[in-house]
Amino acid sequence: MRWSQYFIPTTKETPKDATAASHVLMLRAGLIRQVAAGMYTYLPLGYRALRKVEQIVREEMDAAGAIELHMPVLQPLSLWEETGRVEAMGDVLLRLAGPEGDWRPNTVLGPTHEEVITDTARAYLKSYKQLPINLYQIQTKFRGEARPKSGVLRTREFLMKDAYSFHDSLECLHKAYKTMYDTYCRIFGRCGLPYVAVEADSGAIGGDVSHEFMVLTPAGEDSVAISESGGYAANLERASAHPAPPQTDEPLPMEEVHTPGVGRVEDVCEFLGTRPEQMIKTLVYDIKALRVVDGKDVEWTGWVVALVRGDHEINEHKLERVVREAFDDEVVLHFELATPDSIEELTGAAVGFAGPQGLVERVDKLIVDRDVTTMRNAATGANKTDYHVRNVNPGRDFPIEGDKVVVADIRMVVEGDLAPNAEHDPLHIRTAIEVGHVFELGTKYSEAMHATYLNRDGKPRPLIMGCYGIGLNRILAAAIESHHDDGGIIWPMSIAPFEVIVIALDPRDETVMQTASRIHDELVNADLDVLFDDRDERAGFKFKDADLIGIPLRVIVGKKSLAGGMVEFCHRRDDEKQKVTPAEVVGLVVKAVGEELAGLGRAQAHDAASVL
RNA sequence: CGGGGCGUGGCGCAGCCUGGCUAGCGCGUCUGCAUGGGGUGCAGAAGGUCGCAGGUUCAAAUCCUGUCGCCCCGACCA
Repeated sequence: MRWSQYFIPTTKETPKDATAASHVLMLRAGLIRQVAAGMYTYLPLGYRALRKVEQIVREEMDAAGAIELHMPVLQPLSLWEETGRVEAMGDVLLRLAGPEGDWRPNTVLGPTHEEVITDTARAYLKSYKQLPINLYQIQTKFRGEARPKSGVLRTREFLMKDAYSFHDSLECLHKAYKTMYDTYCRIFGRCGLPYVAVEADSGAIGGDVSHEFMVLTPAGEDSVAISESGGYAANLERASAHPAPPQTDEPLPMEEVHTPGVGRVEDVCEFLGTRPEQMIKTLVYDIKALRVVDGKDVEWTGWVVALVRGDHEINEHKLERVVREAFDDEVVLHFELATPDSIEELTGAAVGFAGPQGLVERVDKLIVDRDVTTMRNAATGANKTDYHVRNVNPGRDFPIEGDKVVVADIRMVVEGDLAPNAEHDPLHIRTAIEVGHVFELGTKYSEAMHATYLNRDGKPRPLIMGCYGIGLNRILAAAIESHHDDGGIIWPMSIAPFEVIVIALDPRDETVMQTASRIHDELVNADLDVLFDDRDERAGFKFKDADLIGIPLRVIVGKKSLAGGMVEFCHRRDDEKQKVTPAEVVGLVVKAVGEELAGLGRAQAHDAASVL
């Protein structure tokens, strides 16, 4: 491809609205153009890279035995009503506007395709003999994101590979899950991403087992905890740490202290001369739920109190999980940090003076963080405005067992905590981009949508499902986040829009142009993706552009070298120029491309520590 | 949705506070000449409803009101 005949609108200046490195470079290198918030045009260079990612994903999915199909973006609202996800998705689910009674208000733009695939499955997958099967598509998704950000990292329209597997047993699901997990490792490895697979929360999609594939970068929106050895890696939403060692001090008598106007943990510490890790934070939550009494739904409201150490933060994802489990046979409608009025009503004290003593009778659940149960002589609120107590001891001054008490891990892991299964393996917390997510869904969708097959005994059973997603646009952004320098992008060979760029430095020199042109043609004949910078520009300008768009290999044809019968060959990543003859350069390029692709293809599931 | 910031030729910005001349500057674009190994120099030129609507005023990019859009932080998020 001749640059002069192509369309690569590069810019020298940094676009004002971009902050993330990948966003800046994608704009500057002419890969994308923003059309509106969260909506982007992929310009030719960007689209080439995106298609390469797509092709890698397709090859690996096919190799794993998954079968490609194509589902509609337009979906009937009724399918979403079947699974109750119209409410669960909220504003994320985009609905068409139109007069009442028209088809439009009953149509949505698909944010994901569990409902549509399950609808297909229930129509055709009627026998265990058809199972297992894994169906996938590469399809545009639409989501009403409240706040698109960081270029293509979070958009309202994006390209996703979504796969759905169907099984007649959990064992079979586990097997498929493992296959997809390994396939994802191959895909991200081939794309040149320094990724890490972490244990994940399954969120609104549902299900139990789940892993996310993360690429560590400051531009990411997720936080992950990774142990130094790489033996443990989890999304911060679900990460847990080794329990704190039990304290062994002799319990002292509980003592009330007047602490006028001192409510915050730090202030109390200063006032009492203690440290946050010797305090107990008492957090009050309002809960509203439905319970079935005499066959009728009865709505009730109450309180849940959660205790964590003063130096710890509550992890609301974990807490909510524990709460839902604790109220297993009820439907939790509302669960939120209590209002000041509600806290006062429960504790009889102003906010900031709550303590666990004597509360258990008045609340519906007392949830005690594991690390609180082993504290000795702690300080906490006295349930009396302007008073705290010290020498509070779990088990003595408030219960850590019983009907209403749940002891669980509900705190946020912090930098330096030890990994849950190791004594000497500190955790590091990093931000990351989620590029893929695999779930074991189970029967959530098949039950809701009555998607059943007949087993060997001729009995109808709900299909057991797994689902597996990859954000293709994010792969591009993550690759750039991971591979760039001050000058621009440094593409991994596998997803580079072109594998090699031939630069004619003196385009008005006939010999230069002929040589460069011949090398270009030969490289094209060798089946490589070649960009030929034949523009009538000065050398520096072309070098800067080449750096910016980040084509991995570079052949430089200039008057000076050519006078000695040589051209130059170098890699974008190190810029170490090698003088070779025009005759041998083609072979060198072909070899370098092959080696680099092979290297990426060998990229294995590496351990998490390698990305720290 | 809450908080903050910003809308001025294709891009990046100044001017606005304190209203007033022909709305400036850099990049890019076009023409010519020179230059030709790391975003080249000189000369000339084209290109702007100052986001939009209303108001105040003799006069609005500038002041006021409303509205739309974009970015950042937070909430939310398969």
